Amino acid sequence: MTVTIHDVAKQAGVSAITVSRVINQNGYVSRETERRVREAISELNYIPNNLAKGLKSRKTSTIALLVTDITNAFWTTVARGAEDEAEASGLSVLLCNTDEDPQKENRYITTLLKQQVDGILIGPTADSAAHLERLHELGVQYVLIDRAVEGIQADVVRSDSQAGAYQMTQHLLATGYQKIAFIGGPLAISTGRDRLLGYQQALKEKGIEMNPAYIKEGLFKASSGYALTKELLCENDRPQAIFTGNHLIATGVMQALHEMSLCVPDDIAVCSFDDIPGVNSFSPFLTAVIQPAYEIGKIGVQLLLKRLSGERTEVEEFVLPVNLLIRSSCGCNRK
Amino acid sequence: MTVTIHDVAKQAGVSAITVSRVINQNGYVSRETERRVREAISELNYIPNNLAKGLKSRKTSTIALLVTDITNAFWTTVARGAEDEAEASGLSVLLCNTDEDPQKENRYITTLLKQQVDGILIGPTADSAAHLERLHELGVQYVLIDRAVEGIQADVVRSDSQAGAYQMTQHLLATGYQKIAFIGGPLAISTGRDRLLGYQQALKEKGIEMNPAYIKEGLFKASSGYALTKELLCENDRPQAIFTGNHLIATGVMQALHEMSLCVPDDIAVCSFDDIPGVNSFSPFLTAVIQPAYEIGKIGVQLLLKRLSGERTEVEEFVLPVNLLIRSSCGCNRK
DNA sequence: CTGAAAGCGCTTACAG
DNA sequence: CTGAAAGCGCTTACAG
Repeated sequence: MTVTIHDVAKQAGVSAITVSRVINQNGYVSRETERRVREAISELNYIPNNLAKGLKSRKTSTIALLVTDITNAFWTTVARGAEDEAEASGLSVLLCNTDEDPQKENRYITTLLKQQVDGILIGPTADSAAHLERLHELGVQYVLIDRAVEGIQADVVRSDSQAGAYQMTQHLLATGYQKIAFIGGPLAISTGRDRLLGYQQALKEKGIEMNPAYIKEGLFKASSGYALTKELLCENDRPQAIFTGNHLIATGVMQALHEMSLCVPDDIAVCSFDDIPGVNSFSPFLTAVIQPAYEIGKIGVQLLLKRLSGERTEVEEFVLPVNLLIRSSCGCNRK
Repeated sequence: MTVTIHDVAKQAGVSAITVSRVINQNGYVSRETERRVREAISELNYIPNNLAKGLKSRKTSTIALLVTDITNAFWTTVARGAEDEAEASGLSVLLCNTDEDPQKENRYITTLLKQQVDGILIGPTADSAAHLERLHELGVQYVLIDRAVEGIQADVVRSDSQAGAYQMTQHLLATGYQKIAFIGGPLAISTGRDRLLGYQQALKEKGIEMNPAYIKEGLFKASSGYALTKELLCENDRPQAIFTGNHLIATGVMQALHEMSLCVPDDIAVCSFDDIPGVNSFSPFLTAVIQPAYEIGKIGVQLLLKRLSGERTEVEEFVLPVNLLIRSSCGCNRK
């Protein structure tokens, strides 16, 4: 019932291998033979079986992208960048959402290995080192996206979180805020660490005393921003500004402030890493550190391709610059 | 170099087929044999090759989900529902973003057929009928998600767009708005049509004359909402409220209103289909028709599975009810 | 409960 | 420029 390469070969009066040559555009085929083969393919509605192809050739032309949060616009933008670049090279991308869960990540990796993907782009979770070593042992090529992993020597494409956080904090200080709180992501994740470091660096440079109560470690989630803001504002000495580790946290912060009838930025300023999608349409308009998410995905695929082709053997780290998008917040979120 | 089923068989002192039985948990294997096989698998770090498995068994335990916009939270939520349900059944989901582009959709379908997916969940674009007929001819199982396609008899899982739009318009009318504009999605897409129909139905029932200038057809994108709002407000007779076809359009509407220094809801009310992610944290807070996106993905997979198992042969249409989430908007987006 | 043989649909060397 | 043979790593009947 299924149309195979042999059916096409028979119809075109050639051998299967010649059909294969036409499909894959390798080897020599005469113009006339090629025409006949193409005609047969189209007449029979032939669809090559990639399982058979991959089984023999040991290449599937498929790569995977593991993102840690599919609902986060940063990651969907990374995915678009990766997909566009991959498509241009004739590769398919399998998009997998690990939800920051190392076990889910490990399950996905196993599934992907069974599927014989050629390589993997990984936005690692807080506990990926063991999985990555396993990949290394198996000789599977991968590139880390957005986050470095301690103790793992591998290609990384990420943005300069520390510099971004440093600039943002500097901006807040220059604007006149002295008491700045930081609600960030897990310190087990490099972006969580680097953003905290940038914040601390800027305060230190200005000789501002670090208030430990102003530093909160959470998850990269709105619920975390919400809970930690409530915690933060229970303190006697309230901060004048809150800098958040990503836009999801910022969303939770805004919600908490709203419930506490605190106005942004009149009562307290808020700024974040990553833009809140559609935020330009609403007020207040948060100043944000903008990451080149699309580029990160794109460069990630480029790196992986070069590695797959053997064009590159040394480990590389791409650290892309970020942009501070300063907005004079003008709204009030008071009830 | 690669560890195959024969290596495991040799190590365990059994035949390959016995190893296969252990892995797939079918056929009879004695306790002791199974133990030895599992030991060998673990010792050799054996990873089964799904290409070979699928080639012979003609089943890949893989399904695909085509979404039309990966940056739209509605679709990522559908994807999560689909993924969770699929995982529970031991299926993998390939997530593909068609970007509302019929050609991209067609390319993806071809790639997926080559990959021998067992079935496809499709959020169809404005021009999918031909691709769907092709799938039908090839005997490929699929389920339509979110949108029906005219002239195509296939399983559909969608929410009740018309009822939702009807209720929303009724609510606006009951609140006192008489001049209500509608900025929706393409009429070539069923959700675009149904939402317009619901709006018109509510106006008609109240005996309100339809103002053609108040009805705008666009894309399900912010840029569309933005441009059409500007167009809409050029009219002499300005509407008192704008009802949008989805949250992305609403975002563009808000941006345009902001630029025109119009206050929401004091100068003009805005409401939409789908919630804007994180909107609760900002003002104004839009009243919205909430769709059971997660359920849609989940039920889509269930339907597909029943069809794949041959448990179901008749075409079914699931129309899920929606919820009107009424918020008393309290903010002002004036500059 | 276990296994030998055949074959899924391709591509890889190797010939010519 | 074209093809016959072998094999990728599994599973499917069929035996026993």
